[in-house]
Amino acid sequence: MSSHDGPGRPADAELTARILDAVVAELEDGGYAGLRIERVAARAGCGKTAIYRRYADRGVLAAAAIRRHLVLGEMPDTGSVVDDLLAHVEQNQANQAQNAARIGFSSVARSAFASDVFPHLWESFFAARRDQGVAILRRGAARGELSADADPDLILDALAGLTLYRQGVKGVTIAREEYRDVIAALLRLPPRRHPLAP
Amino acid sequence: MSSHDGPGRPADAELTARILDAVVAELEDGGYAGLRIERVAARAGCGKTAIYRRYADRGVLAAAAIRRHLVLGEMPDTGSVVDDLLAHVEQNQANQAQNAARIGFSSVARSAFASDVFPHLWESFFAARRDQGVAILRRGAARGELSADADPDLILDALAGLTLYRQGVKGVTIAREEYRDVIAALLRLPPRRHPLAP
DNA sequence: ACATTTCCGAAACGGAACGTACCGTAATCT
DNA sequence: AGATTACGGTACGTTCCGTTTCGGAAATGT
Repeated sequence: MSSHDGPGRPADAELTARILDAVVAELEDGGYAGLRIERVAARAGCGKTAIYRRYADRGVLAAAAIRRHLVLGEMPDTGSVVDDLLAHVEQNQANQAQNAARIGFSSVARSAFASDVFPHLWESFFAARRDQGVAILRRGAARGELSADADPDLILDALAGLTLYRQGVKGVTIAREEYRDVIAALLRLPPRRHPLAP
Repeated sequence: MSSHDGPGRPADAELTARILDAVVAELEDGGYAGLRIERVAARAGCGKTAIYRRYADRGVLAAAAIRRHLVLGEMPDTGSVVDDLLAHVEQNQANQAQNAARIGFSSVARSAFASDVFPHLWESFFAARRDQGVAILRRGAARGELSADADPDLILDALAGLTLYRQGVKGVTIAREEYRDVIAALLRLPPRRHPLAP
């Protein structure tokens, strides 16, 4: 990106590393919304110039820093799709160290909107919707359509997550048939397990 | 919030409505990250004072405006959990008009991070991860562990959404048993349907 | 009628942070 | 040696926030 290999003083690779480390550190407290370039420069011990010469704006800066701590793991091959997919998704959490979980996929949503607006909307609206969902599941369980020990949180979070990801991130609407199929699949989830003390 | 019911001039209710409508309009183009108070004031034909007297900051302002266009629908009661849940989730989309879909649940993720950082991360990392996931599913289908016509996008989006919602929005980690159960449930999804022309 | 309280628009303000431009210096290539 | 580029530091101009002040008007209570 900044290795011109031409004449002139080459970019300090160690400084680049220091900058990206500083971004990660700043990202851990404050998230992306609280990321301040001058604070990154101060922590990295350099001027803002050195940062803007490498990265066009906050977006690519943060992306570069996060990207550095994300490791595309080995392709799992256990012989079972379930185990392969399990290993696949769990690489999100235990990616490099415990760092990645805090700054990588998690930070995607811990943005300005999520921290500023979502709490208020949750109080005034989404909480009531969640209650409706729980009531629906409880009623269905009473009719024997799903296990009485089914975990409402898991089912409803999976539905909310799909909606959030498709509509919010990808900007695609979800067809009714897709919704119906996913719902039917989630209702077949086994009963809630109790990994901790009851 | 601004109905003191005491002496003195009461707040202009029609102005409040004009402000919230202006917020919605501004939110439609630009999203939350591009929401400017002064532009809202200009569109509503009032001063910033009138806005800040009603709402403490951008967060509650945007939340109030969005909340106004979200309708907590009737509690569905079709007699079937699947249909009830289907009606439940579809109220997200066809909420008030088509407005809600653009400014409500969708805007939650179309925040600063999602628009600034996510595209870069997608290019440099998530795309490769998605390819791995597709490969895993394809291999499993070749072994007959799931239908060859299964929709990889739906399965992987549901998993990504669950992760995003739990870790990003709720800040909760997902237990391995939960992941395993959800994966198993999603693999039982019926084959991809073709609602449009093939 | 009058005082009080609150609203309203307009304007100016201090502060924070952005991203840019310039400086003199240091490092590297031809 | 000379050209070229990176570096830290500093100073900018800009944007936007959220606050404050001001003059005037509207609603309420006595």
